[in-house]
Amino acid sequence: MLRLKLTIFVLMRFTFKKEEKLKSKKLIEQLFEKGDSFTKFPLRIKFLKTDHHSENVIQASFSAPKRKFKKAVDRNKVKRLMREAYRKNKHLLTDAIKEKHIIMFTFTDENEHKYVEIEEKMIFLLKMLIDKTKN
RNA sequence: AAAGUAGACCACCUUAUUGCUUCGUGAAUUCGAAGAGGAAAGUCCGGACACCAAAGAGUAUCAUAGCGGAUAACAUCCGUCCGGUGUAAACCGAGGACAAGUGCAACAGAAAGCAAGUACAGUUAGGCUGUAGUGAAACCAGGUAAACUCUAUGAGGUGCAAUGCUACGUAUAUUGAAAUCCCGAAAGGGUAAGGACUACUCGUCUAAUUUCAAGGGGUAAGCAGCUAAAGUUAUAUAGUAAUAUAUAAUAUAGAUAAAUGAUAAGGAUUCGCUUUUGCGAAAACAGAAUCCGGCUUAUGGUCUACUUUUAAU
RNA sequence: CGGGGUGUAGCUUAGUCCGGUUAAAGUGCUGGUCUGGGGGACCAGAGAUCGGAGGUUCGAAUCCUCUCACCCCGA
Repeated sequence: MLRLKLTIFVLMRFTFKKEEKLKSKKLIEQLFEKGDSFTKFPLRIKFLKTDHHSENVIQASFSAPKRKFKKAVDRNKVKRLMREAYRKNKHLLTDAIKEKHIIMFTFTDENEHKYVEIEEKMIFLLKMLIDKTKN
């Protein structure tokens, strides 16, 4: 009942608050050491099933490498676009996955992409992630 | 009209839907308010602030350099002299001293120092004087200080990852090395080897534990510092000006794997096509991180004043 | 946020402190000789406006200022 309520709420309001953000340095280190990853150009996803302390099921984070984007403006923009795409489509994950996970998205191309394209790829990635966690 | 010089201003706007951060209200997933820059950048100067015991003296080191002023301070700004660049408007200048000492000077040249000396001319016994030639510089108190140095002035060091508090953590753990004075029963007093304060010296503090080295683990969390400030604008007065004083108005970013976004519609600007209507495209440089004053670099556009050239009157 | 370092032939380095006449070396490259050919050895040659732009100086890879790129360190 509670879960159903939560799901309805998430469907109705596409939020992405501070608490859902992956911020712990230790968890991130763990993620990069042990996490699995796969790519759908230009996005790359890295995920790991761990027992973090947050109330939310999934903690997510976004990164744009400094080598590809030299200017801080561009890095910010790419991260914002990715975050927006995730925010709108994360209900796919929260419906399907029950165990706690941490996720990191990385942008792999050097050029900027339009929002529509990023959202398309994001949906594809999230569906793929769901399949993998089931197996 | 073209080219140039100087200065000032702007940095797309509005609405809707939907998110993020902070604050207030509230007790919930609500309502309201606010939310990047002229350079936020480079970190090149100068401060504020914090800690280092007190923030002291000298030396070393570093910086600055006509003269006068402004300022919290500065390598900034204003005025002015001199020198240089440019037809000009205007711009640029580390612009003190080689008459204290030391060093350096390729090639050329007789000679780049403290000792020598070429050619010619004048006078001619010698010598002296002048000129020529080489060179960036040639006998003159030579050139060179973005060479050492000297003179004057200034600067203690480290930086918000400063610093304080809370939580977690057997936590001044453990191991090794060094030092561990004198009086006294004790309390306490004296001294300062060692240690601390900084690169060194002086000076100061410190005596029952202290210092140095090795080294495993935990958290890498929260709060304060944290944003109202040498602020901006207007007027008046003083001053050539920078600026100062007075009065009035205006004041609201504070994130921390790091908020300030996405989508849609309309309008304005510029460019291209087109007779117009219209259609299509573009919109620079760039993202706060303790806060201010500058400098430097990147960069789209508008306006004003001035200079030169050409054309017309 | 703060602090420090490096840019020189295609590559790896000298020279920079203390300015000087034609920027040195190894390796790689090109050509030739030795060999039937290859490898190898030997001989010869090309290749740099010293990361970029200004300044000081008679003269700058070297001194000074600004700037670009890359790298390292710091609770």
